[in-house]
Amino acid sequence: MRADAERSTARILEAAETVLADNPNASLERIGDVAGVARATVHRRFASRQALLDALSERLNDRYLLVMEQAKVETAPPVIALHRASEIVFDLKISYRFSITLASAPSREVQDGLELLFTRLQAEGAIAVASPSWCRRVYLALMGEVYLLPDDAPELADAGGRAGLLVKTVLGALGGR
Amino acid sequence: MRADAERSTARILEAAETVLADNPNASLERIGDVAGVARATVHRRFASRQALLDALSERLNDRYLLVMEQAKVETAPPVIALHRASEIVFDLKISYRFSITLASAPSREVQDGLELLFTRLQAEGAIAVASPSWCRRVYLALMGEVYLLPDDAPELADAGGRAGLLVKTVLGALGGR
DNA sequence: CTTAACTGCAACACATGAGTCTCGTTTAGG
DNA sequence: CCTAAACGAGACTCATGTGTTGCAGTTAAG
Repeated sequence: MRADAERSTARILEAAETVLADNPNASLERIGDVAGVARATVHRRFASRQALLDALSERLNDRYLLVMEQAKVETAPPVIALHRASEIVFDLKISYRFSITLASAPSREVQDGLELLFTRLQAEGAIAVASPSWCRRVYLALMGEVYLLPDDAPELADAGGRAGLLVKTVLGALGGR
Repeated sequence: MRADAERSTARILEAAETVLADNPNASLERIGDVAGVARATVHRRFASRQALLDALSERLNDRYLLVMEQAKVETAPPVIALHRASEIVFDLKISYRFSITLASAPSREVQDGLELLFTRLQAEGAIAVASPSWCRRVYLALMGEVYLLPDDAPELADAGGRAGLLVKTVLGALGGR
């Protein structure tokens, strides 16, 4: 593939991410506009709307997998890993709303990583015993809320940023002392 | 308005509630089908799709206001009120997803009622100090998750039902001891 | 019973978005 | 410099959903 084609693909994906985060029903026309590309080009790179959505899901999922790795979810002290993972996600400015709005739920792999993390938190006594899937759901729901908080919210200052607030809140929610 | 017309309106609203909860982009045709009514009749009762959505929002809001009243949010011991309100909402089987999926956020009145409740919880020391709007957001987010839990989830048994789990989780999340 | 209201059905017009194609122009890269 | 690849622009088909209308049949209510 030629270099400019590759650039177009990247710009389309990026535009799709922001546009669809704002409105999951946005047209390909709109996505093309934001990407600075004709609608025909969107169709050239992605055979159908669904294909674009799939590519977007995969892209997001790859990022999440990278996050899990960077946060050392399997080896670092679990509270630290939880904080780190949260921090990275917020830094990535990943359009979180996209990943929940679309049917693109986190992949099995990402879910398993998260659930392992919560299992380790239980073993350490940082949270009460509960099914890992419930922990994961609570974590993601609270992440969504923290993500939407305005930058100047007092809670953020108190807890030392979004990651701090999220960790504090989720540990409390899951019965941590 | 004739009695059968009133019945139709009610059936349309009910169908819209369930159908749109499942898919916010469902067509009026689909809603009419579920209501057992021709699409034309939907248009006769509601001038436009937006008018139907507005009516639905108002309907939901009225129910929420009633819940606040029944739970004695302003006078009962706040933890009790929180539990009661949660219980009633779950009992109503209100399609919670609708009220968040659609732009139909809770009305100012309902929000104020909730925030008053959390202010009272703070005064009692049941939760840590935080902005009432943050408390409200956390509560509603967790309500959404509890709502989606399958009936046989172990967390539900442990906490004594959905309302119990929600109260326990939200109090913990907001720093309750 | 009688009538006015309600309904179902079918036919419209209209808008929007997906997907395809052509053609003339620009650009990357050997 | 030359060519194949990529692009923009525009026209087109097709599908779906909204909103409207007319009409014949049904039902509520005085």
